Amino acid sequence: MAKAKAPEKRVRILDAALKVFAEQGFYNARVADVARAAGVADGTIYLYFQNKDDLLISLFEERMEEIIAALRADLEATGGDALVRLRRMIERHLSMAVESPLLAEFITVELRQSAKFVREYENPRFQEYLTVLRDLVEEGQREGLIRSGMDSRLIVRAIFGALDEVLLTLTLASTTRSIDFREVAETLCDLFFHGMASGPRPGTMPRGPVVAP
Amino acid sequence: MAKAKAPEKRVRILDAALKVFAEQGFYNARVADVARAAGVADGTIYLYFQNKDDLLISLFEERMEEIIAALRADLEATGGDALVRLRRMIERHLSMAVESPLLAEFITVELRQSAKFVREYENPRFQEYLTVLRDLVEEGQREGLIRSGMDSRLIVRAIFGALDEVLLTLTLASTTRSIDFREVAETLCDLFFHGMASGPRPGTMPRGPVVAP
DNA sequence: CCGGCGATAATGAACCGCCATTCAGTTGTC
DNA sequence: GACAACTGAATGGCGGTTCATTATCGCCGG
Repeated sequence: MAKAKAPEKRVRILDAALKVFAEQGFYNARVADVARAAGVADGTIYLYFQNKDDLLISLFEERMEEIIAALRADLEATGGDALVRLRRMIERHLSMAVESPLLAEFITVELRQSAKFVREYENPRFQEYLTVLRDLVEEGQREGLIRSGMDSRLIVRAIFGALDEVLLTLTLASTTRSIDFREVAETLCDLFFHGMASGPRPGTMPRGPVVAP
Repeated sequence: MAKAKAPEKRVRILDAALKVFAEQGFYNARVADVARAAGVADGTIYLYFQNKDDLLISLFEERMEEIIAALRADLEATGGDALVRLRRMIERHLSMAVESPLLAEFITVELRQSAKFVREYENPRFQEYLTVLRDLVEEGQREGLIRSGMDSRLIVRAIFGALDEVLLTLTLASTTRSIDFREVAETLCDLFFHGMASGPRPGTMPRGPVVAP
C-alpha cells in the first residue's frame, strides 16, 4: 500500500521499471536493476510497491489506463462512423511501435505471461481495451457497416491478435530500420474490411439454413 | 548435446516438461518439478539436456518439427487450391486447443518470451511455420485467388497473430466449456478471405496509378 | 530567524530462502 | 569387475526482501 504523498519517486520507479522490463523481461530483471535505473535505493521500491509482482501489475494498470483514456478521447474527437473510428484505433495501436517503443515491447511481450501467471489478477484493463474494440464492431454491425452474422467477440480477438503480432514485429524491426506504420495500418484495415480474396464475395445474401430467428 | 543412446527417458522428460511448463510457465517451474513429473531424478535431466534453457528450447524445436511435418504432409494430402489448403491450415492450428491443449498453451504463452529472451536462439522453427503460411499466400497470389497488392509477409503476420490469439482464448476457455473449433475456423476464414464489411468491396479494379509494369 | 525535535522518507548492507546444477556414490548390465 | 546409466543429497550463488540506520522535512517555541 503506497499511501505516501510523494509522487515524484513513484513515477521515476515506474518509468524505470518499464524500461528495464521491456529490455530484459520481467523474470530476468532484478529489482536492483530497476532501482538503479530509477536512481533510487533498492529498499525504496518497497515503500511504493508491495513486491516485484505488484510493481509489474501496477505498471500495467497505469499504462493501460493512460492508453485507454487517450484512445477514448481520440475516438470521441475523431467522430465519423464505426469503420472510420476502427481504422483510427488500428492506426493508434500500431503507432506505439514508433511513439513509445518501450511500452510496445513491454505490452506485446509481457501481456500474456502476466495475464496467465500472476493469477488472482483478472487483468481488467486488458478486458477494457478489448471492450472498446468490441463496442466499435458492434456499433458497426448496428449501423449495417459490418456484417451481423459474425461473432463480435471472435472478430475482436482476431483483430487484436493480428494487431498485437504486427506491433511486435514492427517494434523488433524498428530498432533496425524506420517503418511506416500508417501504410501497415492501411493494409490491415483493407484486410479486415474487405478480405484478401480477389473478386467479389460469393453469396452476399443472408446464409441459408440458419436457425429461424 | 545429449549423445546418450537411451531414448525412452528423454521422451519422458520432454513430455513432463511440456506439462509442467504449460501449467506453471517456464520461469515458475522448477527443474525438480519436471523431474518428478517424468519419474526421474533431478540429475537425470542433465544427462539429456545442458540446462533448463536447453530443455525449453529442445522441447520447442522438437514439438514444432512434429507440428510442421504433420502439417506439410496434411496439406500435401489435402490438395486443392491455395485457399482450400489455407483453410485447412487454419483449422489445424485451432484444433490444437482440443487435440493437445498442453501444447497449445505452451506455444501460445511461451513463444514470445523464448523468442525474445533466449537470445542467440533464432527460433528457426517458428520462422519455418510462418514460411509454410507465406508460401500458401503467395501461391494464392500467383493463382489469382488472393489480391496481389498486399504484402504477403504482413498478411502472414496478421493471420498468425489472429490465430494465435484466438487459439489462446480457446485454450483458456476450453477448461470451462467444450468448444467447436471448426465453427471458429469457418468464421476466421470468412473474415480473412472476404472481410467483415457489408456489401461489395469498393473499387475492385486494379488500383489506379501503380508503377507501370 | 534560528535551532532543535518528532515524523516521515530513503538508504543499502545483510539476510535468507530458493533452486539450478553438480558429483560422489549406487544400481544395473554384460 | 568394469562400464554406463542413474540417483538425490549437498552446494553455491543469486536476488527478493527486510530493517537498523541515516537523511530530510515541517513545525514551533524562544
